[in-house]
Amino acid sequence: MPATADNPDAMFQTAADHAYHVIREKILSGEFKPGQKLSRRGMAAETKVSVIPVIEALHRLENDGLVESQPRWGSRVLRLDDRQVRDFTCLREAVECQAVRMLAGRLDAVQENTLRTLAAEIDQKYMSAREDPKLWEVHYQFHLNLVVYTGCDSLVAALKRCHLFNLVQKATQRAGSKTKRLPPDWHLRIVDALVAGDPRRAHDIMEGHVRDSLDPQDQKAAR
Amino acid sequence: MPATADNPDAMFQTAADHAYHVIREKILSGEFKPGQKLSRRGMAAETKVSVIPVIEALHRLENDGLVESQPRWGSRVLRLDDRQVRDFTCLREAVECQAVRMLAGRLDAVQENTLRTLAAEIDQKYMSAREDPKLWEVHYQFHLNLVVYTGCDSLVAALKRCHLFNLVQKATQRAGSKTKRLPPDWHLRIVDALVAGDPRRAHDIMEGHVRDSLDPQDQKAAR
DNA sequence: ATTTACTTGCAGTTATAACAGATAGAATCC
DNA sequence: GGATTCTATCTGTTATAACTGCAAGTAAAT
Repeated sequence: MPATADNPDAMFQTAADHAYHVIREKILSGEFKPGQKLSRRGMAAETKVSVIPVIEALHRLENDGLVESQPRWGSRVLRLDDRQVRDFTCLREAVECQAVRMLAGRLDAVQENTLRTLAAEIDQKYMSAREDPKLWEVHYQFHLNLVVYTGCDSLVAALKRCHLFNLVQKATQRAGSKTKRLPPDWHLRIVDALVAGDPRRAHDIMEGHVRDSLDPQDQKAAR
Repeated sequence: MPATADNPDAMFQTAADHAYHVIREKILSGEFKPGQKLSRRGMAAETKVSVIPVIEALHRLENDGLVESQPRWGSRVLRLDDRQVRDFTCLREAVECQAVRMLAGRLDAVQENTLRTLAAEIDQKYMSAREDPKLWEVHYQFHLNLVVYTGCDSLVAALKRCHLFNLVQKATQRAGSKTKRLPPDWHLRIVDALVAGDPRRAHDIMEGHVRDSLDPQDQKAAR
């Protein structure tokens, strides 16, 4: 199904792209709930394409970490349990701590400036009373940039997986349970530690940061 | 193509499994060289299955990290360049350092015993004059167990990707260029540090270990 | 000789249809 | 009534064949 005038959603190149984006959007919007079975024919009907592009789309989603499959059984939306929360927290800690160790004392001027601007915006938004929907977007931008600056694609890919998991979590679970108080320089201190240049100190600060950013009920699950 | 008597290789359940294992083996054996184009019809002819299971197989290989694809272009065997070496070294350092930080002071008796046995075997094999082909197998077992003991599947998956990359490297590049001298307790000291229980010290030892295990020419590439 | 247009073949993409395994419900037998 | 078996249907799996875009090679025209 190439792009046609009567199907504006199909502006993507291939039918597989179309199915991929449709299914992904329905997962991230919460319409497809975690653990739900995604049958190939069902998805084909849902996305108005044939089975084969659906298979391709499901594979890409599995590669993204949004769906999990078993041979001879099918695919389902990624399940969210305590084990997964702990799992992705470990991975995020591994990736981000590695990133700050690599970057300590190596940021160039523009990188430092970018991070500092983002950190200031996050900390300010976080301290303000009302919820800013852009907060988590900027927050992700900050952490993503941090890892991108390492130049290590594997680390970036791993962090993106963690982020997708968080998106699924936010899409399905309780909204706005965050009453935890965090220091006003929650993110700026990370930038300061990076500029200071001591990898161990930067590591310690980031490690604490990642563990602090867990919701209290998840913190217990993470041990 | 289900399993048939005249095709013992097809003992796997599905045709996609068959194609997956055949292509994977040819990559790991060096028959398909890094960067080589893998056309779908070509692979179909090579594995005696149709195009669709080949697509499935290529996707799984891409998920493993052995193959990289571009839309509307096709798939190729993972390329090996200095950037990739540096990339996977970073990832491995991130994963293994995280693992020892998590495990420091938390190993149970059987885990400690298993690791200590493997470490002793590695160090002894490494010090012996002649090359033991099982050395790298045991070496991988040691590091894999270490990460498995964290109970974090994401870390395990990441380490497996690094290992696959190493296998491709070994399959294609120079063999036996390792004349570097390493301390005789190269691995036992890791176990000792884990048992001692200080996460920072375990981290430092593992960090040095990962960086030491690079070939000298790659060490320059890793900066 | 160079450039341009056409042809041809290859590779990715996808629809259709048929095959196979699993599951649930009904029917049958003890 | 309970257990077993049989069947209907759903779903994963795959072969075939056709469509599309791209690139290289060739022939013709300037």
